[in-house]
Amino acid sequence: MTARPVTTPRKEPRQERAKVTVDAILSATARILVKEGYDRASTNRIAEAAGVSVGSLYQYFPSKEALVAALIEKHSQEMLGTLESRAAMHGPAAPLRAMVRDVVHAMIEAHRVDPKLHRVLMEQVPRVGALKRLSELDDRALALIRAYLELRRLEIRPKNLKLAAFLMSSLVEAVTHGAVLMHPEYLVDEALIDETTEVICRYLLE
Amino acid sequence: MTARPVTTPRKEPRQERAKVTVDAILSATARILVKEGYDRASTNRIAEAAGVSVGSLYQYFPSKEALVAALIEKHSQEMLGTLESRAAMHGPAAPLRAMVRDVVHAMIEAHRVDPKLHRVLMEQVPRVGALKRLSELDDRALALIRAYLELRRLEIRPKNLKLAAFLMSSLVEAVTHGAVLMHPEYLVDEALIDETTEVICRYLLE
DNA sequence: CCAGTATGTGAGCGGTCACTCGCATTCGCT
DNA sequence: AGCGAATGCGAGTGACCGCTCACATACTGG
Repeated sequence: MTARPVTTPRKEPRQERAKVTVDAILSATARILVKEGYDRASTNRIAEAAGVSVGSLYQYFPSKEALVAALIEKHSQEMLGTLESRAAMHGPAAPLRAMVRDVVHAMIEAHRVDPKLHRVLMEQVPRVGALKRLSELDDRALALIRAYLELRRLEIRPKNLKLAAFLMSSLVEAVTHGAVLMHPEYLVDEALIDETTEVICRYLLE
Repeated sequence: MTARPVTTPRKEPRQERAKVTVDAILSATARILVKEGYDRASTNRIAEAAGVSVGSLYQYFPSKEALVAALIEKHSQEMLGTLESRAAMHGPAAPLRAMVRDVVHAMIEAHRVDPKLHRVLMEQVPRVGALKRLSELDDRALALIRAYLELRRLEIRPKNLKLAAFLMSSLVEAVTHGAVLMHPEYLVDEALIDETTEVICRYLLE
């Protein structure tokens, strides 16, 4: 039974060249994960693709899992970031429909950047012990949605706002993932955004 | 470059004891996958858990991937089966809301049986080359939903029935998966079924 | 009861993998 | 210049993996 290595960084890069190394490792990890899949993405291969030695890799990441965990963290932060900035952009008085549409659009857009990477990362979430951290971020996203719904409580039909927030976030995630996986043609289709917005608004309003 | 082994069975079991062996292997695979995850579920371990030798395993499954593919096939068939039987149960004249609720309920129920296995299997879909076969089944499910919508065309608001079917199937899958993964407490909650039904009906009707 | 086939066995092969460690190089600082 | 710390290196290690094959055992039809 090998002691499970931890997924926190082993050492922070202090000099500039070390930061370059870390960046190279992370972006190589993303490249290799997309091209080879998790199993075939060996640390040796990643190091080679990054133009560094395995030893350097293990100076900054204590395990292969830590590498993937770092990528997951980064991407999730970005997702949450766009969600937060969109929410801030539309003030609390902005029309609900416009707000919803914009968030849906932003989410689909975020997935379009590198859908395959997003997929591989999501697949590894449970394996990598990022689950706790991830559902932390997920909870923040849910809380954000819920706070927004709370603000509009009077215009909104459903009473269980927690459940409503869960449904909405699930819906958006599902639609984008489903589109990426099974029907990429929808990704460039305005109709997908429109209809998803419609589903949500019809559920929320009246 | 090792030639990728195919995922179709190598040999059909002819005698009764062979069928028992195959069953033991499949159920052991499920058990080990859930307990250990894909990576640590080695064929040696699976064979041991099944009480057979590796050799026997490889008589019926040409590769580790074939094992997982067989499980994916079985589970997908079961899903599609329940969907089809529910659709048949309610005749074409049954109230739409009741029908939707029943399907949602059946899907959540189907996931409740062994959510962790379902998760592991879904994760392996791309790795295992089951994608084509899987999206075949997925297409059949979509076609089923769409045919139903077609039947009710006059009562239904959205015009793009294909997109509507995609949205609905994504929604149900997302909600069940999201509930399994992040919020198991919802799984035993009638409200989840009610609200999911509500989302769908509000989108479809009027 | 026997021949032939289906089924079952498990040691072992070739290979890959995650990861370590002793050492070389470069940097920051005085 | 010079020295300690930071960074980078990559051959090597032990473990495990998927899978094969030479062989043993159980069944089936005649």
